[in-house]
Amino acid sequence: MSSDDSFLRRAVAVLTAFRADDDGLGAAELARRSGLPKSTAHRIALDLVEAGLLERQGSRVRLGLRLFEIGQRVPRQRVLRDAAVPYMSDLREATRQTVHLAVLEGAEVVYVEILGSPGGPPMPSKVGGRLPAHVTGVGKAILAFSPPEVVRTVMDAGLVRATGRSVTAPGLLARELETIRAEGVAYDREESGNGIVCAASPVLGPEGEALGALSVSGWSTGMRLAAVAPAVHTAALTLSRTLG
Amino acid sequence: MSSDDSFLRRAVAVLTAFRADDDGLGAAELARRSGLPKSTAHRIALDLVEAGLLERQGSRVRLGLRLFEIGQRVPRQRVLRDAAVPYMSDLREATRQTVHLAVLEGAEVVYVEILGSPGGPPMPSKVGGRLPAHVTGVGKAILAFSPPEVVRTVMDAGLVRATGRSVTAPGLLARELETIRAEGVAYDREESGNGIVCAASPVLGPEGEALGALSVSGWSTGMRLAAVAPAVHTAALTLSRTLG
DNA sequence: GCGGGCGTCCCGCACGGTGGGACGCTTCTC
DNA sequence: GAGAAGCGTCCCACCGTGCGGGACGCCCGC
Repeated sequence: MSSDDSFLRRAVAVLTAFRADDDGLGAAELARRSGLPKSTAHRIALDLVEAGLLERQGSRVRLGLRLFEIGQRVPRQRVLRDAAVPYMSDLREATRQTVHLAVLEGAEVVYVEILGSPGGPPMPSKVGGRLPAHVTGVGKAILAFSPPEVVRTVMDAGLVRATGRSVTAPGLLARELETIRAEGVAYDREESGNGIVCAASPVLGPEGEALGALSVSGWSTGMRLAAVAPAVHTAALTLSRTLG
Repeated sequence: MSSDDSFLRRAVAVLTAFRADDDGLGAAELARRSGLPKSTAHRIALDLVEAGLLERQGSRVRLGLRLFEIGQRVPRQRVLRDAAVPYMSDLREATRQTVHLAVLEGAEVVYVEILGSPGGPPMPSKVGGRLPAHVTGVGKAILAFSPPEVVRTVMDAGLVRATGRSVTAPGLLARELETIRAEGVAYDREESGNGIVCAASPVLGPEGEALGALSVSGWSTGMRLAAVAPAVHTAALTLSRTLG
């Protein structure tokens, strides 16, 4: 984070200084978060406004709508999302639970689309948000069908704990990934959040590479994993075929 | 478009060279679309890769997932979308038609969320996409509750035609906006796309300013505007109240 | 009334962006 | 199979512009 060189890195540091539920930020706060000198952060913010990426609101500044428009064109999420949404909709209809679509980025998953269900548990996941791959169903489903160096990246990043049941031992995770590879379904039994369970299945591309994963999540007391697992698996297989 | 000054404007020109359904672009194509010299476009693209906004795929380059993450944090769409989705879902359930949520940006509307309906018509709208405000129901709904200078911006931009029924006369549009202001509902009778009709209602903030609009759209032959209008109006009023 | 934090702006120095052009490569066409 | 046309990549001498410490006036809370 701190003070990188190149103009663009600094500009990106200002953009990424905005967190998930910030509205407008001032120059001082921007400087603090980006690690840039105050006058530099301020000048870059004004440049970003002029470039159309940030918007002014009074003396503060916030992320501009143009960034949203550009973000919707990102191929990694767009092609997957457009193809997946109908199947996700069916999956929610059939299971009456919350449906997730996510992709892997480094050692974390990024949620691309979420179809919520009324009465479902509050999820730690948000569209555009990140969670460590190894504590989520979607993450483990993707990892099980990814090359060894990708799995290595995750383990090297450190298997941090989210709940008391999170898998934090590398050997244990490796064995679980083998089981997932054999079954085609990954499970999360209160490993990402207390009281929340989830069944996930990978979305595979033409060459068998993992593009992302689908999952169904709900209360541990109100959802039977054995019942939803075949549904998720089927939806993921069908979706994978349509991408071929 | 062509060759603006400042580094950031050039970088943004490269980012906006990517269109809605592009995947990867090469250096020459990037230079052509951004109006930059080839070697400049190429170098900036490499800088953007290093900054994490673009991703390499072979010798080509595409929009990176980080842009999607940042885009999801943009307040103008996030707060509106998060508050609106439950009501949009109810609206689709009740009407069995396609539901739109959009905001105004300059002389155009930007679609923030779309809940499609099976069997519905193919829409010219996409999430993150733009359409001229005056040819859409959501656009007219927002304009009717916006200050005069905003309406002026739209008229000055030129009232281009989308279909044979699009409103292109400034006086006619002004009169229609008055009717909308009185009724609280705007209509689009095949003005944006042939065979497509739509009823829309504005989402208003605490001071009565238009933050965006909700709409319900469907085939002109399969949807009765008089039946869906009260539903959209009610949903928009309820949503407006929750934002207060 | 006072102090701390804020947004804003200035300005001389030096550093890094600029882009025409060259190079080697692939892909068609004749 | 020769040629042309397009591509991605890289170099380098010039010069424009980003840099940030510091100063200023302001608003707020103690």
